[in-house]
Amino acid sequence: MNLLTQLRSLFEPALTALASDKAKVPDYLGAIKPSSNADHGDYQANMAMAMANRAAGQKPPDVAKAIIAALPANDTLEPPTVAGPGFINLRLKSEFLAKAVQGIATNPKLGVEHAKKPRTFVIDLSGPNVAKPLHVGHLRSTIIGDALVRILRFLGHTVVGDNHLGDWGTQFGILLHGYKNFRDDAAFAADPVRELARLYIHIRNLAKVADGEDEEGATDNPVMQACREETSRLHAGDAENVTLWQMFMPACLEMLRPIYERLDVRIDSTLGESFYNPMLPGIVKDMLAKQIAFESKGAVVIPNAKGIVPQTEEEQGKEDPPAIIRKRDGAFTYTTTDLATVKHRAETWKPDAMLYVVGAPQALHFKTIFAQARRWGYDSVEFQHVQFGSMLGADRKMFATRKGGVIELMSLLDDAVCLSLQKYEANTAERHAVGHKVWEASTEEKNEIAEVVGVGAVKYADLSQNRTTDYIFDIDKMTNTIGNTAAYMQYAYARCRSIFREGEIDEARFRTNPPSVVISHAAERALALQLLRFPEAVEAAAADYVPHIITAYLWDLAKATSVFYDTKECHVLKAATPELKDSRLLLVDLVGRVIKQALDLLGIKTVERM
RNA sequence: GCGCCCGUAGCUCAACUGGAUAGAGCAUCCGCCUUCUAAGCGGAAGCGUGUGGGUUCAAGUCCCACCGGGCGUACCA
Repeated sequence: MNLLTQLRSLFEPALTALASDKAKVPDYLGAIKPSSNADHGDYQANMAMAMANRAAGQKPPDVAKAIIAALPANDTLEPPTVAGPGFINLRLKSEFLAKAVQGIATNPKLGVEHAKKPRTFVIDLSGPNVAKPLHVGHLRSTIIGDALVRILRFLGHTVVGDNHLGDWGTQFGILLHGYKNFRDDAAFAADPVRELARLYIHIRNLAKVADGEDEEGATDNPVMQACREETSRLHAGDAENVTLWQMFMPACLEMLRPIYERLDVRIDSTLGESFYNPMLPGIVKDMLAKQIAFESKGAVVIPNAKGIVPQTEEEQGKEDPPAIIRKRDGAFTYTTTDLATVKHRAETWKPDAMLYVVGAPQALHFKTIFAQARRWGYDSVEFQHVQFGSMLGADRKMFATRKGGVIELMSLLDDAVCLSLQKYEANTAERHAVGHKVWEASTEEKNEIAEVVGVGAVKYADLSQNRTTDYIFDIDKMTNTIGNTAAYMQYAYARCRSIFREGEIDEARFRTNPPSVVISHAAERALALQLLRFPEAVEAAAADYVPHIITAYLWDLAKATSVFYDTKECHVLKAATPELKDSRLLLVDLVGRVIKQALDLLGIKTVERM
């Protein structure tokens, strides 16, 4: 049970007895939270101000005292104190912390419990357009989506990560046009992936579509016009184009594989627009039959509850936007495709929730989809648009271009890894210069470290942001070896492992038969408290789909670890007594396990030595 | 025009959903390597949250107005 839950259950009877309005007890319990300032204690309870009936002359500090007096006898807390306008400051007993820490050592989930009501989630993530190289724009969806998959699954939920591919759009027109007019047969036979990538870039260059610009933007362009015609023929079922499309698809999917592998993202289901395409007429027919959708000016639309149709000069309907599901020319919109996707996901996995990890600019679209899906009968499903801001370059401009070509995710990761290696070597050289002990890693070891640190840096930087605002992608900053970065956490982990290696100690004993924990120093206490907060962080991250809670937690834990490590009185291998040594080894092992586990929830790897 | 999002140290971001003196990292300055990796630790300086009102015992957080920025607004996904 996490610390917060324990504290709340301790307070509940007292609050129930004292509250004049029993219905507010859950709110009051919610007012127990970690202290904003560590000087005030470990946790604080802020309900006395709200509970005091001022009209009746009650003073919050008196209410606070009454609450404290009504708490049951326990060996969890030091005697609480009242401060300021009526805050109750809570400090956990060190003996309690010691015992609790010992308790999680044998727990493979390190104290994190499964959700009381496990749910089924479908998470829409990544969503690349195949046939194009994966670019940075897909990075956030992929990384955040993957982290949510891992976090929710760790809490015992059933999670399906579903990659909704753009495999039916204009980019295939580009490939078709390129293949028909510019292909190199020998090259295609030898390496279709490479040849298709070449053709794609070749056509874009021919059409003079600027880097980062969407092909759709280039309207009056003869090359793009030809491509669009190929797309239309494909959609109309033209035999040649369909055959070619089928031939291209494996190569297109093959382009994606290495990047997912490198990012260590495992996706459970991959279905594209082409998969849903045949279902679309049926969707429209069904909605017409159910009188959810109607014809309007030749198109098929779903009005909102007020009967408002899209783009009538009236208000648009904020909470309940109307939608178009078939265009005047008979083609379907992505709203239709997304509704088909909702139906398919609902029927296939029967999820309690569907999360869409998609950029913030599509907020209105998802509001629309969700409204129509509920109208259509999927009203018991929790729909969530887990949105995020756009990625900007260090110059605050849209991060999509770089001279010489479309910016690719792969080369970006290469850059991050390369920088990490440079920084690693610079650090090593500097330590040599000051005569510090240096571990001489082999070339292979250095490369492995750089890969883990570099890719981890990119992921960590992304996941440590909460805002839905735009996000500045600065590769130099994220590969920093100092501060709140992946490298810092990975280093803290490596130091933990280093102690066991130096002391030639087998950690197995600490996981099956943990020794007692002795808290003899503030640095040990801080570590114990941080270790016990892991479940709190995971649950909070899952509750609001915000992985950055976990990075914030990791930062606190790693920081406490560095302090402990640097505290001479807390030396592990040269501890004053065997009991202290065992106790500290247990703490160190747990810290390593929690860091590794927390990083794993974010999809970030560790190395044993760096 | 309408709608959504955002504005917090020089820079990049937090602030657990209304709680105490608004916190971190980077950059800057000072100090620490004969003991488990200095990719580390300790310290200093730096913001009162775009502006003006309002609600509240308490506002960065809620409400209103304005200023500035981004995005979206049937038939591109």
